[in-house]
Amino acid sequence: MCRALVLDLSCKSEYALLALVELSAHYAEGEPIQIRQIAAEQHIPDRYLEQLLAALRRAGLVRSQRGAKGGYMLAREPWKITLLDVIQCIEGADAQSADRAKNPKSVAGNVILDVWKDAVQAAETLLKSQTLQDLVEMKDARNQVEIMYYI
Amino acid sequence: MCRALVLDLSCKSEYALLALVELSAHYAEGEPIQIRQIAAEQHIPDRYLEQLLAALRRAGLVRSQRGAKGGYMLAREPWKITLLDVIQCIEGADAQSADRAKNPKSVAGNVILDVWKDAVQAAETLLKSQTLQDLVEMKDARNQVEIMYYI
DNA sequence: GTATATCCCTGTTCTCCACCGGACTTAGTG
DNA sequence: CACTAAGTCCGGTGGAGAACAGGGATATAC
Repeated sequence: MCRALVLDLSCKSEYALLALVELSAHYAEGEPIQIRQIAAEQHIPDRYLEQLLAALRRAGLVRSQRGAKGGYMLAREPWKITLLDVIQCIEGADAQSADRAKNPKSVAGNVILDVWKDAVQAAETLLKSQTLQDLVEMKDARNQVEIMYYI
Repeated sequence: MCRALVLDLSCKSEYALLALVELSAHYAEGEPIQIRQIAAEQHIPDRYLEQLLAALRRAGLVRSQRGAKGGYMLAREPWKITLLDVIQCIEGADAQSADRAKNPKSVAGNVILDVWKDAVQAAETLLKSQTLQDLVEMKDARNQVEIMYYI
């Protein structure tokens, strides 16, 4: 049977988020960024990152430009992309996980499922409230702190 | 690097919860219940359930009695076992998943990890507030509703 | 037309989940 | 005491997905 209602930060999601933070940081420049560059900056295997960006593109979160001087850029402003958008797109690629989660064969099963859904929704609400822009700002704030240690 | 913080209701956890609800419902009787009986009642493969109950026993959530007329019973009162207790014991069997989840190699990685931890904690707080006793009561309430439909 | 990118399709390795079987141990019953 | 009903321990299997790697096709700037 194997129903699964998963809330899980895998490498996959983390890689995707790192890449999108990188794209967000350079969003204002308006020029595409190459996979290689992102991979080097965030220490992600480039061949793997390519697949993740492809999924993000199909989901409409990023746009790509082929050919020389090509690369990737955000499809919309970084404050209009929530963390939930990213994770759902990456993790729920098959996406039927939620669909086939609906034949508990006992009353107890239904009760458990309901409680679990509440818990997942609590987490999702929090992830929905944070955008890529927020991540970039938090990152910059921490970098600032690190620099101050040098003075 | 791989895998940081997971919050996931798999078959495994669901089976365990179903079994514990069953044990909770018969807690007052004070007699052990057999694997076979639980498995039949909740439609769980018995050989698999055996392994789950073994894990719950090692975690101190249930007690077992061997031999004829043996079986399993809760180690403490059903209102003193939270859903988080169960899921952490089942899902975190390897348990190092949280331990080795802490060497993000960039500032961005740290920021992502922190936000994720907040989200997980939101869900855990909710799971911590519900006990096995609560599940049993919710189940009974629903059974009552079903009976009323027959009248 | 060549260098530089993405696009797409196909493995490969590895781990974990869900589950099965068999041998051993313990405890009640006659 | 033997028998039997239960849990306990050990291992194995099949499938799925995660985390990659390779190769060739395609599009674009210069």
